[in-house]
Amino acid sequence: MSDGPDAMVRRRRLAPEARREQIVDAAVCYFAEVGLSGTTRDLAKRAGITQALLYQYFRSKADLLEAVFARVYLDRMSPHWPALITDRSRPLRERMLTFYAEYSGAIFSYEWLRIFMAAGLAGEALNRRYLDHVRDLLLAPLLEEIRFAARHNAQPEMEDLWNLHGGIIYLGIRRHIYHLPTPDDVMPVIERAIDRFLAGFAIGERA
Amino acid sequence: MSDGPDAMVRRRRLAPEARREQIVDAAVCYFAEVGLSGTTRDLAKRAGITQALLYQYFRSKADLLEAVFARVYLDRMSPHWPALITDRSRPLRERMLTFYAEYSGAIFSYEWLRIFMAAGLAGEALNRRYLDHVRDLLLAPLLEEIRFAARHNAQPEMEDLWNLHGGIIYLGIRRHIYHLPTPDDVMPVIERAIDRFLAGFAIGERA
DNA sequence: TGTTTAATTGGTCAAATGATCAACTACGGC
DNA sequence: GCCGTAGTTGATCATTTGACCAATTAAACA
Repeated sequence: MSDGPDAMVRRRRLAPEARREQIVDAAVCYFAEVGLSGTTRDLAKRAGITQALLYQYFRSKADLLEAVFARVYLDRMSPHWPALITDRSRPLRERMLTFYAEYSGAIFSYEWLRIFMAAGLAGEALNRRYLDHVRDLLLAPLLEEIRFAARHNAQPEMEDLWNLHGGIIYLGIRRHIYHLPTPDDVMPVIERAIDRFLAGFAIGERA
Repeated sequence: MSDGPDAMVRRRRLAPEARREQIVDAAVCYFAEVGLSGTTRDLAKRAGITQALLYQYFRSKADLLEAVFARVYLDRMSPHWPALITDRSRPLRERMLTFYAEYSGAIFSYEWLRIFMAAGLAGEALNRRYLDHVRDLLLAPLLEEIRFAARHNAQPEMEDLWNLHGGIIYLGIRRHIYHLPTPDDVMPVIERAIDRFLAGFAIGERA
């Protein structure tokens, strides 16, 4: 057992902010991997600190999980998406492609998808709040845009948009929840799905 | 505290088969609701038996979970689906509608979706096996059928079919994992999705 | 460099949990 | 009606786990 100079993991005192960040980072990674019922001890071991220290920064495990949720969800929702979606100076197809490129880039991560799904199973209210947000601020405006573009044809309903959305999200679920092989680049698949969707409402036939 | 004659819950001896069935039934319901990390004590309480009795029928909790998985998955996959999908005496659209009506009827259940998702998060190999099954026995033949029907047009890829499939499954996920409101009757949504899909490959324009 | 502050730790407690076992009792056979 | 088999139970053990606390020590400051 040679303790090289680098192997020395002496106790390091960090600024509270930095330490807290480090704990939340490790917690996001840990709980995404093992599920929300992972133990504080294992988490501490992985974070390279003692279990007791967790309780210096969080009152309880539930409190820590709150921080994990906040970290995972916050700032994944770009504030410029609503404006992007409703910007009629750009073709609708282009807006949708840009939006879903950015959206999938934001949430197709191992941590996000697994923690989101685990939170859903655990009955966390956060899921519903997040998806209400998606519906009200993203899909509802998008529906309006599509309806406007298809104003002389069949009109899509919100459920049709959820269907498009779900087909795209399912790519991430297959990859990160089920560990199934998926294309490295998801955009071609998403692009074809969007084109089929728009064509289904006779949009973009000649424009 | 009156112990009415009906309130008497004396120990009842059941045939081993029946008891085992009863335990698995209760376990499916229980673990679907609270997740795979639910406790054997709570499960026993809900099943109306003592915790020790569980270990008369199952060597361990993992063993019991195996039985739960088997119960949930077995016989959800109708053996006539492959034949239905490849039956070219019927129009492709009709086959797809029939298949997805039966498929969604089979798996859009609280227990199935939640246990399947929990198993995915827990890294159970079962998920991958099941989805390989779906791909090889259902989606691959279906892809062949669609390609044949679209043989003079653009050809879909397997990823396009996963996209269609995912959009449909997402309905169940929204309902049972996220507890979001969804249409009581899912078939109209599914029907429109299938029609958009087929139209995207110029199928059914005149046939 | 000595002092102070608070970040960090090892140790510990109480409750929860998977698993086991001897004892009890319901049911079928005589 | 009695008996033996086996289904069922309460009690218990060994770990695990969330949470806490006094003691320790690294960093900031004079």
